Amino acid sequence: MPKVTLKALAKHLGVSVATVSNAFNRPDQLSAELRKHILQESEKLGFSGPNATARSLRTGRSDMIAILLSDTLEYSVSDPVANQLIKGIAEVLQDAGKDMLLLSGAKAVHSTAEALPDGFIIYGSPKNPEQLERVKQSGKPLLCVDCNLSGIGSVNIDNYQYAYDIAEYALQKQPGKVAVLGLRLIDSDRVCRLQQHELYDANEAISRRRLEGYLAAATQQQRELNAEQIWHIPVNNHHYAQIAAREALTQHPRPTLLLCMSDRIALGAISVARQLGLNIPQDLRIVGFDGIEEAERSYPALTTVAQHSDEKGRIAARMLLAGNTAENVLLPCELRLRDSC
Amino acid sequence: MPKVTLKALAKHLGVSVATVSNAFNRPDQLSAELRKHILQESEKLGFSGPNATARSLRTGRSDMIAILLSDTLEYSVSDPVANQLIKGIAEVLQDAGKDMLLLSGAKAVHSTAEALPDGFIIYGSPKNPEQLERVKQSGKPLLCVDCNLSGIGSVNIDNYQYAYDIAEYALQKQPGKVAVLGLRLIDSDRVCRLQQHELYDANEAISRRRLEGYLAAATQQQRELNAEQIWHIPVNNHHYAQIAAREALTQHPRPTLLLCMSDRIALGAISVARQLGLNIPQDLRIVGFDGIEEAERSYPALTTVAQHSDEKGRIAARMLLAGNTAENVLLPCELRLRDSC
DNA sequence: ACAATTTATCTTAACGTTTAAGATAAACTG
DNA sequence: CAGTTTATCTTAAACGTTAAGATAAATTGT
Repeated sequence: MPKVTLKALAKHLGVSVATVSNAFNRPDQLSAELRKHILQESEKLGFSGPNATARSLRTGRSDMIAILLSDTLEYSVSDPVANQLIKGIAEVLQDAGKDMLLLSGAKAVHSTAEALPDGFIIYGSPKNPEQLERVKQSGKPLLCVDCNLSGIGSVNIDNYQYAYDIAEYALQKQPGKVAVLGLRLIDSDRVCRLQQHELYDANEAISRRRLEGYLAAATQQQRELNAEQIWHIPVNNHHYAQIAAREALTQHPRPTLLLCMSDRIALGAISVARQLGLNIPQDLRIVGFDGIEEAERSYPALTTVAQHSDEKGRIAARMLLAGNTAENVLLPCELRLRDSC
Repeated sequence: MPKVTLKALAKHLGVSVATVSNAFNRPDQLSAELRKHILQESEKLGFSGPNATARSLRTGRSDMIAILLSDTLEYSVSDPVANQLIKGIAEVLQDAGKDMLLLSGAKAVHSTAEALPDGFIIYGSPKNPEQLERVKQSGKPLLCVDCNLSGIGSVNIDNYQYAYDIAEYALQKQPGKVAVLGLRLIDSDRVCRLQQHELYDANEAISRRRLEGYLAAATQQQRELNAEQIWHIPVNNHHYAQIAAREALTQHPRPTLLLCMSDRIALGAISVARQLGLNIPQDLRIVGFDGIEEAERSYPALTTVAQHSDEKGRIAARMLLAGNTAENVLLPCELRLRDSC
């Protein structure tokens, strides 16, 4: 069977293509009865509306906004923080009648998917420079979330400040040895301790800033915190978190405070602590970062910094849609003081 | 500045558009030196390759394959089973030079995103009939995963059989009262027990089949399993799982065996059991379904049915790409007998 | 009743590509 | 050296829309 198009429909109905097009897009341009007739007949022929590709070519719009994730789709998206962000963005976009497109930042396909969107929200530190370049070149509105790229507006939190704050609080509560379970501090895919010279190597601005916050708080409180007590965790999941936590907690003397760069890491550490028969917070205090839902109902409930990722997403999406892509917004967080510290 | 297009480039270089197009797509159609020149100049002008929308309109292809998720993006994608599937699909598509598009099945936008892909993998029971209809109408290759739609090829597992098998195993191991923590058995967004007449109501074929498997095994073993011992859990997450588990495990007499329709539910149940001071497997045996990674390292390790979602994804993607969209494939699973039962 | 306005529909020209078919010149072939 | 092949490039017609301007019919004001 021949494909049903506007043109085919128009011929079949004996009207012009423009009229059929208007029936779909500009009801005021034709009489109500003709419009109804066209729509009915279109339904009958199984016409599923004007071809989106052609429309997009003609209008230059696609009504899609892309989120450029820093990793693969499956990884980025299984992270609870990313998930919250996506949710926030999705809410706003949906209200605005826009569609959301998730783009993997890991593979180098120069695809339709990349060319189509009307705007981009770049999430996290881009790992693919060519892709970033293409996106910049596109001339479409861009916005960074949880990253900073010169000349591009952004929505961020003050990672340094809140890392400092929670570390300060934790250090005051808990004397003894301190260890940091850090996320993506160096370029290795294995859990390991840092070398002294790697202290400020982190490519991920977020991780670097959080570490700097911890270090500043330790210095301010005159507490020791050397590179050898700072673990690098390559992936933000339970598995790697547990490996690192086990290493850290089986030292002699054992640390009494774990500063964790994410809630997932902290939750992994909690389960290791339990396996080792340690009591939290008596033997060991743990703090996280992010404020994911799971941290509320963990046992013990996790003391952490709540960054409101959904709100971050909503704000970013609204800014992008409003064309406000120059501003650099810094969102407040809150310390959530619970039982783990 | 004027937009850089093939045409503009051609004029600037003094060659025809066809030649520029060929420089990008068919190297054999022009001399190597001219091609090199064109590519260099194109780079210089910041031309990021032929416009994807126009190409797609002309060729009718987009080199994108969509996964039509049954829920919202953020929800579907945070589920570990869905994640595994996506990963498997992504692997195959990437090797084939195709792009992957994640489509929310929850909202009713009739979008570019929906019109563009060259094919669809429908994951889970579609909740949006109009959307499904549009996709079917498109005439593009379709494939179901974890669902069955008449006339559409599919990749599934035998939910009934494996639910039966694991229930049979568990029932033999454990005497006493049995409860089922079921997923999406009825149309309610709250945790509740089933009514007798709701036993076979589940819209989700997967859940219905698993429940039938449990019931058959119970009958076969002459064990009691009434609707009042079957819980409906609306969302596959820790939170709701815990609510249901708490209800089930605070009954008198207390169930000694929990048949859980997903690993996530089972893990939630394990943590409730721990909170209640119950020993697993002495006081209580628990089995799950799915075989997610987390189930290996839980304490105690979870006895479950491993369905290999990544493999399912790979197979589905290969079938779709090969045009094999009529077959109905049933993949084998494995019982993973661990400590929780 | 007639010009002026409004309403309903149509015509035409893009949008930026790809590709089949044709043109031209250079290089072989016997 | 005419005839044929090959290499290289051009022409022109799509692909399915939309937006602006054109046209004809209907309505209005005076």
